Amino acid sequence: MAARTSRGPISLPAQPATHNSVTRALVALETIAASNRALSLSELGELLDAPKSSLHSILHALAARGYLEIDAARNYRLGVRTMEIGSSYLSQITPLNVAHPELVKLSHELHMTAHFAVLDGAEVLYLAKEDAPAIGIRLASSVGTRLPAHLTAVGKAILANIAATAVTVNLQQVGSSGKPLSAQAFNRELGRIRMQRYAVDEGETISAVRCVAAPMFESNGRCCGAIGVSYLREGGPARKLVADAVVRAAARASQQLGAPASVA
Amino acid sequence: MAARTSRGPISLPAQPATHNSVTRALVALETIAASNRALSLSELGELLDAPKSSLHSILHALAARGYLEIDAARNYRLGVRTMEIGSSYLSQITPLNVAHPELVKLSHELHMTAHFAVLDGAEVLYLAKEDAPAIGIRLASSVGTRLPAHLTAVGKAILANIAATAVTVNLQQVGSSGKPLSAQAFNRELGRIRMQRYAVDEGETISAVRCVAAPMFESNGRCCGAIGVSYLREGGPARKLVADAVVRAAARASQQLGAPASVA
DNA sequence: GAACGACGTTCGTAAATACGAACAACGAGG
DNA sequence: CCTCGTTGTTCGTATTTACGAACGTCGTTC
Repeated sequence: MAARTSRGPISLPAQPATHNSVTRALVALETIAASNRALSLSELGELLDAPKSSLHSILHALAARGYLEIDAARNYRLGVRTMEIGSSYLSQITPLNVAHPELVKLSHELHMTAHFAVLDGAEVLYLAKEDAPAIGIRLASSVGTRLPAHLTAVGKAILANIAATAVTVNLQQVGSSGKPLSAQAFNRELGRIRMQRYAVDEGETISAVRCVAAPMFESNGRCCGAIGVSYLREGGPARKLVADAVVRAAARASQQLGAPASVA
Repeated sequence: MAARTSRGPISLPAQPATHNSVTRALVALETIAASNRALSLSELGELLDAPKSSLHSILHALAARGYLEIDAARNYRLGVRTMEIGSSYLSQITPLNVAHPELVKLSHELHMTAHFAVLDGAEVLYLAKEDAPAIGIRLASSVGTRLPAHLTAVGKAILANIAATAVTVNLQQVGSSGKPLSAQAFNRELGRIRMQRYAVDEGETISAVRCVAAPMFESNGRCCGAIGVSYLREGGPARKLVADAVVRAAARASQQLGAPASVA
C-alpha cells in the first residue's frame, strides 16, 4: 500500500498564519500581560519567535495608540488604553450589570464574598467580585481570573444549564479533592444541579472554602452566567440557607433580563 | 460608566499612515468600545473609512483571539480577551495596588467614596474606586472614566507636582463653575496646592460634591497619581479634617513605594 | 580608555496584505 | 414569487509590510 504511513507534524491548531501583523500585535499584548513585568524588544522577539525589526514597528503602532507604554529603558509594558477597552467590555455586558446590585446585596446580607462569572470555553471567567463589608483586609480583585469550569460552583451551575454538546470539559483535571470524576458521575451531578437550581463546590478549588452558585438566564432562556458566594465552611450558616439566598438573587437578576419564568 | 461615551469615529492623531492593519484593528476596538452596542461590518467600514474587504480579515483576526465576538447577526462586540488584558494592566500598576488598601481605609473611616487616578495626557483616568460602606446603592464602577485634569481635585494634585512643561491643559475648558481660569491664576493655585500638599475641587465637575485629593510619589520622587475622596459638601466634615486624612493616606502609600521623605 | 557585546533602529527587497469589483446570501417589498 | 437592496465573502493585482543584514548607540569589561 502506497498510502502515507505517517501523518506529518503539520497541524498547528487553528493558526491560519493569516494576518500576521494583527495577530502578532495581539499576541504581544498577551505576552506582556502574562509576564507581569516590562519586556524588551529582544525578549519579545524570542518569545514570539519574530524578528526584532518586524516587532519594532508593530510595537510602536501599539504604543502610538496607548496600548503599550515604553519606559526610559525601552521596555514595553501595557498602556492605559488596554484598561479603557477592558472597562468598556465590562460596561457592555448586560448580565454583569444586572447581577452587580445583587452581588452587593448578597455580600451584605450573608457577610460573604459574592461573584459573577461567565463561561469562556471550558473555563469560567470572573467578571465581578464583591467582598463582604468590614471583613478587614480585601485581597486584590479577582476580576479576570480563570478557573476550570467543572471545578467551581459557578462553572457547574452554568454547565448544568447549557447544551451538553456546547463544551467538553477535561474531567481528568482534578481539584483538591484529588479524585478524577467519571463522565457518568459528573453528568449525574449536573442533573442534580439542574433540578435543585444551585451548585456547590466543597473546597474543590480551595479547601475549607465552600462556594454556592446559581445560574442566570437571559430573555432567550439561555444561561448567561452565574452568581455565587464563597465562605469558610467551618462556622458558616447552613448550606440550604445560603443556597436559597443565592437562588433568589439569581432569579431576580434573570427576571430583570427578561428571562421566561420557566427557567428563572 | 466606563470609558468614552462619545459616538462617532475616533480621531486619528495625524498618524503617518504607517502600519495600517494594526492601527485599524485598534481603532476598530476603540470604535466598538465607544459605541456601546454591537456594530456590523458595514457600519465599521463607514466609521473607520475603510473598505469592508480589508476590515473583514482584520476583524476576524481580532475575533480569533477573543478580542471581538461575532453574534448570530454577524455583528461585532468586544470579547472577553479585552477585559483580561485590561485586568492585567490594573494588576501591573504598582501605585494602584499600593493605593487600594488606603482607599478602603479612607472609605471606611470617612464614610466617603475614595478614588485613585493617574494622569494621561491632559486628562485624569480613574483606576480604582472604593465606595463608602453601607451607603446603599452603589453606582456602576467609574473605573476607566476620564475627566479634564485641571477640573478635578486628583488632576490638580498631580499637575501641581509634575514638571510644568509636561502637560498643557486647556484652560478654556471650564467646569460647572462657568468661568475660565487665567493661566496666572491657575499657576498660583497649583503653587498653593504644592505647598499645602492637597487639592480641592469645589464642585467644578459636579456641583454640591466636594473632592479632596493628595498626590502620590514613587521611589524616583516623581508623582505617579493621586488619592482623592468625594462627598456632599453640605453636612460633611470640615475640609481640613478630610484633607489631613487624605494626605496621610497618600503619604503612607508613597512611603510604601519607596518615595523619599522629602516629597512624601 | 578601548574593545566588546547587546540592544534598538534603519534600509532595500521578497512576500504578504489591502483594495475594488464581482459573487453570494439573505430580507423586504412589491 | 420575483425583484431589489443590503450585507458578507471571495478573488486577482497594486501596494504595503516583513524580513535579514548593516548601522548606530549605549553600557560593560578588561
